[in-house]
Amino acid sequence: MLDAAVRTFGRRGYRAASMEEIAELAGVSKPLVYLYLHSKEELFSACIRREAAALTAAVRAGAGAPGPGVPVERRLWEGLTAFFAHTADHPDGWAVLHRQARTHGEPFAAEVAALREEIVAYVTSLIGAAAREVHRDPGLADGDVAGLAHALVGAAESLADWANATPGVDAREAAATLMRLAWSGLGDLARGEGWSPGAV
Amino acid sequence: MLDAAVRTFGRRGYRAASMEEIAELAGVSKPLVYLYLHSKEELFSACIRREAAALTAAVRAGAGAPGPGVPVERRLWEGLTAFFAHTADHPDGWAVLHRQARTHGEPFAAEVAALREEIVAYVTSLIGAAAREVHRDPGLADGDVAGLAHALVGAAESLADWANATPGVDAREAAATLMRLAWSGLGDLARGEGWSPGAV
Amino acid sequence: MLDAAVRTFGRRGYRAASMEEIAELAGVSKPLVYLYLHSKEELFSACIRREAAALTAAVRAGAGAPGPGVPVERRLWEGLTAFFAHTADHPDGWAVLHRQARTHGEPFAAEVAALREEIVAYVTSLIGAAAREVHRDPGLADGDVAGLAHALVGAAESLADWANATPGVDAREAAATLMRLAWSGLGDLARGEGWSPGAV
Amino acid sequence: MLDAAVRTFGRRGYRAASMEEIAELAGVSKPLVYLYLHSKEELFSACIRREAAALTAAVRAGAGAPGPGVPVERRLWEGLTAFFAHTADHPDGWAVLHRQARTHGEPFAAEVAALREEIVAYVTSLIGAAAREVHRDPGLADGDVAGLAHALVGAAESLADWANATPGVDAREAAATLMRLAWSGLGDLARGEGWSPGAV
DNA sequence: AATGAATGAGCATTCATTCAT
DNA sequence: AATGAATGAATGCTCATTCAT
Repeated sequence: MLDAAVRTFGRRGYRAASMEEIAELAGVSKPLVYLYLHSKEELFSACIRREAAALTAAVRAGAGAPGPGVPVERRLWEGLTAFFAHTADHPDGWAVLHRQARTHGEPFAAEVAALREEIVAYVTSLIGAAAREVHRDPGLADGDVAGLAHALVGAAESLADWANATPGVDAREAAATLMRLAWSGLGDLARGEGWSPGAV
Repeated sequence: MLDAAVRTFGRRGYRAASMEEIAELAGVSKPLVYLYLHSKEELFSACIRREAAALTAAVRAGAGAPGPGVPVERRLWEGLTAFFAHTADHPDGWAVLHRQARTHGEPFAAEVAALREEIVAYVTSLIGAAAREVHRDPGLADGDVAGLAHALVGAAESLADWANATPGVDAREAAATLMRLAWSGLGDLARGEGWSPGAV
Repeated sequence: MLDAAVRTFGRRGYRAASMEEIAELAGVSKPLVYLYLHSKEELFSACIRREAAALTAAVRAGAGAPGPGVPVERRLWEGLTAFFAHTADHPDGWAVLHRQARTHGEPFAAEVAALREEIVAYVTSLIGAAAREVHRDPGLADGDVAGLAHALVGAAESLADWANATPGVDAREAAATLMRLAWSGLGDLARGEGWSPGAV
Repeated sequence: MLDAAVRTFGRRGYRAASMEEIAELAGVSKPLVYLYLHSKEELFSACIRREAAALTAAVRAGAGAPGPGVPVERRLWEGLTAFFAHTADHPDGWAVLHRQARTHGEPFAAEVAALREEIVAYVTSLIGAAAREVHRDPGLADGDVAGLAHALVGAAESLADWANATPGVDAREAAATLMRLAWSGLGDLARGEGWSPGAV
């Protein structure tokens, strides 16, 4: 039933999706949908939560647990690959999270913002760990890292759309593109040699 | 009248915005809106076009014209600053472009996709110019650059939202964050020294 | 201006015709139409009156004045021919009278009913005169004649539509058809030999 | 529900009738009307079809089946009586067919034109049968008969309105009027003695 | 004498939601 | 446990009509 909802919401959008269509696609009657998921809002929230959980689980599973012999570079790379693989495999869920949930008012925007913050926090911790690998006491302020994490997440989101729309670009390719763009800059920052506007 | 429409569409979304509300906010009657802007679809399209034009104009004006004494680094930095300044100054217009237009079906998605491609092409050309400054014959395939440009644009979009939502982060700060993340990696790529998955 | 109205009303119908379209077709502005013909209702009434007058004038002119040397048979025949010729030459006016005016409520139905009664009375007088030619004191009750006149008028209306829609049928042919159908019966009645249900 | 629609359409006309009024008269809510009859157009079409079927059924039932001992004169007379009785008993349905359907554009005009052609064909066949009763090989061209049938149908339509509007005129009286007018002429035609314009 | 500009009121249609069963 | 049947409320859109000029 949630499958049908995710598919319909992802393709039609929150407003354009009708409970009728969702119920029909799920092969049940409308009142049944209301029995389990008490309103359109709750149904959409449930979709968001399910897809958010699936996405974070996939990324965490990809990145793996921190450990002595596992460099952060590798964990980041694997996490990104898992992210792109998941979005490619669940285009409707990704559409719900990335496109629909953020555009239809507070109740949902908050839900997806929480997801985003969770991912940003995760990425932030990875960046911090990476920096500590390079330099015992890296000169990275918290505000700086938050911005970097947001930038990384946004870049990943955009690349996900691009990879899905571009034949021949798979998850590894997308992940490599993002690493090529950002890994070097992260290292500079950890060493305190990051770009600064002074030069220009 | 378009102002009212942009504001309403940006906050409510295409479907949830009613012509009634738009007209009321504009201080005119509904039929007048229809007299000038023929239908809800056309009205939304007009909003998209106006905001897209304003945004690209702001970015181009910020980046300035290419010239002998102007390093690309500086043009990129200024263009980004202009972008963040514009999105901060026009949050509803930015919401229409970034959030609403992409989520409400073909007619509008196509319109905003064209805008995005234009910006991506612009960024692509800047990256190419930057690479040529570093190395006469940089080893960057076209596909690589397209990916990089999409990543950069996505990072910028995400940072715009972050900057707008985070007190104390202004356009310069957001631009600096993106430069810090990406400039070093772009330089590596131009020199043929970019990150590669082989290591991990 | 009335021409434009008749044409539009005749083709679109009263409700579907918009004052905008009428004004545009007349080459003037809408307020001017309101200046001269103060509302849609009055405009439609004016159309009805004009077309009714034109039609009755044409029929009367065709039938000619009563006179010693003019048999009523001939006057009826010529009047019918004039009727069919007029309706063929003014299809929009005919549509206004025959189709539109009778279908859109009291104010107009009354107007066209008056026209119809006028024509019925005219035909009634012709039938009476014809009967008197055949028999000094014909046994025709007034009620009988009224019914006959209504039947004749209805037959003529229907034949007008048929003639207009059927290539190769002109006014004389339509008039001859009606005379063939009805002239004999009228003569019988005048002689007191009309059909009666007793037989069946 | 169709009853309410027929009544409203018959009295107000297609455009002036509102779905709201129809629903209210039917004692149900507007969405229910849409649930069963999908649109105003379909609803009107359904009315036309139902009333057309009822009318033709009544006429056919009245005229009865052809048979050896049944003269056509009688079948025509009975069919006409049935027609006038039906139109008197169903004034709104008759208004829908005779007045509204023909004035509101192609989809409906076509529907009622089909009905009319069916009736004209039926009358045509009766006329042919009557002629053959009178004369083995009657000299009636097809085009002639078509015109006669149209004239008869039009006369009947007009008499139906007249009978409904005139107190004291019932179905038998209306039918007799039409027979008196036309039966003699039909007989003449069958014998090849019909009226011709040569005389006048 | 003529109109550009504007609106109040109405209408077809849709959809989230609820009962009675 | 499940639904057929029904509706209140909202929305896009149109049009006869009127001023200010």
